[in-house]
Amino acid sequence: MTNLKAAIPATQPHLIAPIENVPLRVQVADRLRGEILSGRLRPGTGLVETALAEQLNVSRAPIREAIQILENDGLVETIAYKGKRVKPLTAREVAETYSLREVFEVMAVTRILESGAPLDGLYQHCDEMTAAAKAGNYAALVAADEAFHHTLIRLADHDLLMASWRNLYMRIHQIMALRNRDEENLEEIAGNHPPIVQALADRDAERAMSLISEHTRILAAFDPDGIVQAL
Amino acid sequence: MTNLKAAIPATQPHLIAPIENVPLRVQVADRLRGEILSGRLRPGTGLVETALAEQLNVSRAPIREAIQILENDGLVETIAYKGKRVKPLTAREVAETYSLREVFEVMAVTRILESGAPLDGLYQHCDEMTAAAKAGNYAALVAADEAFHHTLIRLADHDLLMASWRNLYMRIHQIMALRNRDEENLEEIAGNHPPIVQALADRDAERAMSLISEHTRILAAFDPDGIVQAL
DNA sequence: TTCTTATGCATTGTCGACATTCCACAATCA
DNA sequence: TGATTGTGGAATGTCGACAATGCATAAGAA
Repeated sequence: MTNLKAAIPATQPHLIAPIENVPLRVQVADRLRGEILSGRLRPGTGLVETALAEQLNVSRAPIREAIQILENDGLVETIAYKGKRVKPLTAREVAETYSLREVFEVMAVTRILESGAPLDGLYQHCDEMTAAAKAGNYAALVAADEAFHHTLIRLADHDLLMASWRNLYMRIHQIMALRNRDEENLEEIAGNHPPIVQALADRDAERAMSLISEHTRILAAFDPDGIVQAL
Repeated sequence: MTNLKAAIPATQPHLIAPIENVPLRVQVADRLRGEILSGRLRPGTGLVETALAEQLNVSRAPIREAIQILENDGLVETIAYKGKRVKPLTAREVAETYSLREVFEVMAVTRILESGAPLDGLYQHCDEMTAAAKAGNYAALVAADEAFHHTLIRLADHDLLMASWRNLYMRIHQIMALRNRDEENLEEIAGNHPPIVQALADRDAERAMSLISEHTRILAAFDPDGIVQAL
């Protein structure tokens, strides 16, 4: 990891595009979160404050606060006076994550149908997913998938649901990054989404919810072996 | 607030019951959380690190970390270089809190009926609520109500659901504390619960879920005026 | 007066140093 | 040998001081 503070000179004059004044703890947290969610920092990896402070060239205070942010994201766990590490994933936690996501998305579908919100964006993200699947581009598929579900939740117009979903989806992001991507059928994943949109367009709550449930459960069942690490 | 560190002498010999070594940040966070959830620290109240540090006789570091914990609990918000305060409650947030709680509890009911878990404890908490309602003891009613719903969630055997529910219920706790308790019909609240247990005992998912929904919506509608504070 | 600019204050952000704790491992004794 | 005790290192926990920021308010010019 490269220096963080170097990017923000101490006495910078007001430029055209004034650099957002982001606290170091947030920069550090975003960076570490990215490392974890991308799978580069695997579950179980120890996080030593002094080492990180030296690597990132900041003091321990913002490191500590950043790690605490990640702890509250559920990505890191602390054992007092002993150490901090990337939270190991258990099979149970993976299953619970997906089952909760299912409930969130069913709630979103219910609210969307109740409010009659327009389905803007969903079609577009479906197309993106299909294209990514055909191109065999895993990263693009994941991004489009996230955009699709993010839009679905956004249409539910429920801030708390959105916040909870985002928190949950971080773990899903991590799980997907840790999976062996070769084992997944990209076309199938992409193909699961258009029927959901169609059911929403038809105002068919039952069908939409059952499709969502089925889709979620298929993804959850994709956990063959490697992800879960013993404590 | 009284001194925190005074309760834990620096060089205390090992006694029979060695005092749990709880980090100061956790002690501070628990204390402030209690103040907020009980309504003694009202939404909008400013939290100044230096003042708290002096009051509690600790340095600013644990205060900062404690406030960050509360921030991640959704109870406090920070504006960089400006200040921190107890997060104001909006009418929308109150409504969203209850609607999400409804979804959580419906999920719990579904899982309980699927797994056939025994309904231990629910009957007892119902009795406690009835007794508290008859005695006009609002605090006891709230405690029994929380115990009831906590048990309901616990029976669902879903750690992530439990964690999400606890986080959500904190806000409900706060809302209930801020309400004018005289306006509530204690007997009605207590009376809402036994039918839910009965429906569970009858394995009647539809009835249980609709009772839960109704109960939640009645509580949510209880927000007549006072709670929400303008920014 | 009225708008602009500067300056002081309150608050949070960051830092380096020291204190505390836990764990592992060696040293000691029965 | 086996258990107990002590000691050292590694990590987090806490502290006090200083830096950076934003806002309000006062000072000054048109």
